[in-house]
Amino acid sequence: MKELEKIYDPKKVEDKVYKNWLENKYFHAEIDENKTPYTIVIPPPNITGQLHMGHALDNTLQDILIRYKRMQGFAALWVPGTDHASIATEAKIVEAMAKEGLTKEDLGREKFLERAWEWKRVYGGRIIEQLKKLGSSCDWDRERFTLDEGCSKAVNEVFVNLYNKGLIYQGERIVNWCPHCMTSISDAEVEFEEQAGHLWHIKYPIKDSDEYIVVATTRPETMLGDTGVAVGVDDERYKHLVGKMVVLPLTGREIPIFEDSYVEKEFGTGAVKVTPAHDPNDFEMGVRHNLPIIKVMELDAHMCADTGKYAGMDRYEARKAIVADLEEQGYLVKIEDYGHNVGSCYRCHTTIEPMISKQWFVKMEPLAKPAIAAVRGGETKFVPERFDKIFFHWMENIKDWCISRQLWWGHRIPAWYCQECGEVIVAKETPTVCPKCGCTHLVQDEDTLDTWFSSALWPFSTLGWPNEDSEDLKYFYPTNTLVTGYDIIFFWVSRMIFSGIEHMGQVPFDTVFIHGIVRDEQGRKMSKSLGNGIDPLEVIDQYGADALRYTLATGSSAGNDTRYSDEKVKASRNFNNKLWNAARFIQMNLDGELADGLPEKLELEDKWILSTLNNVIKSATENIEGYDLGLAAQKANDFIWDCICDKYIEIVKLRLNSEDKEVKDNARRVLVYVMKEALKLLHPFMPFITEEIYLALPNAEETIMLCQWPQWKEELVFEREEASLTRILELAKSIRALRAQMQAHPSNKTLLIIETPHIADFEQGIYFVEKFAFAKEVQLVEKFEGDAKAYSQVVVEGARGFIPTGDLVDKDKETARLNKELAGVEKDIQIISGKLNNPGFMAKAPEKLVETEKAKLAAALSKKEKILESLAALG
RNA sequence: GGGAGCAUAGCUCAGCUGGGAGAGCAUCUGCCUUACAAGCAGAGGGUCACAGGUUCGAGCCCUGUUGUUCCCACCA
Repeated sequence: MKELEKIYDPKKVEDKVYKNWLENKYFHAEIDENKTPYTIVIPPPNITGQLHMGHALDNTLQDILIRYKRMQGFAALWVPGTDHASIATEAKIVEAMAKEGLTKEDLGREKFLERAWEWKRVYGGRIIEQLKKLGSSCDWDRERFTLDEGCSKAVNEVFVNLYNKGLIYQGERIVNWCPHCMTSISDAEVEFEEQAGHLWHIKYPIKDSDEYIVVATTRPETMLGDTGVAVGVDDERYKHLVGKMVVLPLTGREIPIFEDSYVEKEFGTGAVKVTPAHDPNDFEMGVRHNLPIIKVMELDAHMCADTGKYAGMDRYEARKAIVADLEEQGYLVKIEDYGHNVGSCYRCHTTIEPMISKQWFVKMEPLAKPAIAAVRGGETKFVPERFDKIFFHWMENIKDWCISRQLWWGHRIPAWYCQECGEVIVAKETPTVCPKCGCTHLVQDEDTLDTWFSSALWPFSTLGWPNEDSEDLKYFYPTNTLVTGYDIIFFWVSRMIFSGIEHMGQVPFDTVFIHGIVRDEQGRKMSKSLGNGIDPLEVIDQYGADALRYTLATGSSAGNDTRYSDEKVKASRNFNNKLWNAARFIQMNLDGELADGLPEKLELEDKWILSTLNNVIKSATENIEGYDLGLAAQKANDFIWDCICDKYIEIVKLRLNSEDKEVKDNARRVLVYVMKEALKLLHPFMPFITEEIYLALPNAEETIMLCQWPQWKEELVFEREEASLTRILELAKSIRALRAQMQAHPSNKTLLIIETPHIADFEQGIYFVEKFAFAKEVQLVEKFEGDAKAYSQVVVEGARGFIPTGDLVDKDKETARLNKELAGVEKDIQIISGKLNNPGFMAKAPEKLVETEKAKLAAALSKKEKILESLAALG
């Protein structure tokens, strides 16, 4: 057995322990028909950068669950992997290339992809190393990547299936276009933020008339593409103009005025300019009224070549120029300040430009319906439950999903176009001839798929799908718990649910365990721009992974955000150290061989600690089952610190110092047993230190990781002993408080007389009462008969303690203290008797409660009497 | 415009299906008691945001109010 050092140094332990776990393949899950599978698939971190606190939290929670289940004997599989993160990674690479003065086009697709794969090798690898630092017990033999061969196969399979079912289609639609990333993005990828803007009121003259109609717009630059003016239905102000033509300023083009229910009469002027090519609502109106579509802006958000003097201007330049021209020509009526929501790209925050473009879409309604039904039917439940509302709301209002991206890093769309006849061929494998005209002139679609298209398949693509014979798939699917933040319910969770149902016929997981985000000390979101991010690796370096994990696990509850602070980690680190020193103490008190398990003969304190442990095991296990992970960890902490360290160790020190080998060994055996059980309870939360200590204890198995999770045991229930020892400790505590108040030095030991009807119980504890109450002698009596004046007293339920006053006590302070206690107990009596005298309470409260209240009242009354006696004695 | 969360000790947060308010940190007072000063023993500190309601009984359930955070939404 190796000796433990005085201060716990995680650096010396963590890497070594992790390496050992890896070498022994403890993380590897085998298919075992005698076991029940328990599966978690990791939310694959993006390969764009490195692990942040959010990852640390997410993976800590997953590791807690998987370690817990593994110890319970499940075939526990945690599938790890990374996400290619198409748009984000491509942006990073482009950025890096820009520093070399290169563009994507300079390099060409092939060379660009080479760079991307190199990026993946470097950064993907780094992320994995970081996950390992955290202690994640992933099955690394099953590591996957969203762009690896298997996942790509799954993507093609899904694309073709959905296409053949008519659930994927190509269409010329208005989409969210990011002029910086130069790609379309889905609705979910647009972030709206309130921006200060203006509402420009512009006169549009009516043809062949002196009249004009005033429209209000936030985007005057799009007016060049107006193909109509819409007014509200039955708007008296404009009724006479409906059907007439307007002469569009600056262009002279004639466009119609029409009614549409979309227009709110109260807003602006009640008249809306309609630009179908550059606004989604206008596009809809255009469809309804058969308006032509005039594109005035290119994909890079510069004005089209045919916009005359505005050609080539950037959209904001054009806005200025057009407003200036309108003003000069007398068309501008007024400018109002106006705050409105502007959509921006979730990756680069460039303002989105709605554009008409030919893209691929997934038809969502038929996929959403069964997903909603599955969650409603409880096949998948959210923890906390309230998140199902968010899911339902999104799913019920979902629009078709734009899945094509004008990017190179990603799954290329498996569609080919016949250059001869225009036929579109969608196939899993690259086709060689056109099935329609037989020519071989086929060109693949240039676009790639939304990165979330492949993540949506993650729970089954990682298990081998579309290979139906995959043993892993049969055994481990559906998975059990998905652990993720509420911020990606739309992006990911929803899409996995409908994908699992559609392609596997089963929901991908039974529980979605949602957590919040990790904020900084002031409650701000950690972000690059604020520079307030905290690197988990630095924290691990300083305090150890266990301390970080414990902090994150106890500091967060399901669905809620949490604040990170150094102070919290320090407190966790201190707990590590406390545990470590308790282990050192045990080790120092061992001496060679020790019989395994509990001894036959158990003392009062043994029964107390075992019974308490039993309760902790039961409730902590229930907490984990209910996803209250923080509570469970807290209970293990309290048990170790309060019960083992502060009380039990102090009590058994006396036995450990005994000359009698059997007395010693019995105490050692209980101590080792209790410590091992506590370590197991704590292991999912603090895997490293618990393993290190466990292995240093006698009769340890080869790893704590695979020990059986502690069980509640009928034969270790000792309620009477628990109550009895609790009473003894209470009395000692009161004596200590009394002494503290009197500022008695620990070396100033006194006689202690205990008056109690439970003499037999106290006798068993007498040997440590001395120690806890700084007594040089303890006497047990049924009735105190000394001179009360000469003693100071404490009163607890079921016992009274007397210590000689001597020089210890200041009479005034003592009187004040007793009076305070008296007031306390009188208040108790008042409250309790209030209840017992309340006919409603007596009639309706449960009988058991009434009994306890009666017992409490009796105890309080007796206590009051004793205090009064004590006060009388003081004179 | 809809919807949700949060509001408990100076700070950060627990409080499970309603039965006399808790922890950690911070503060104050004693202790280097031979595992641990990253520790030990004590102490102070809360009309559980506000107002109603249900109940024998409310931090917990219901209604409303205020403050705060977030999500969703096509008002140009």
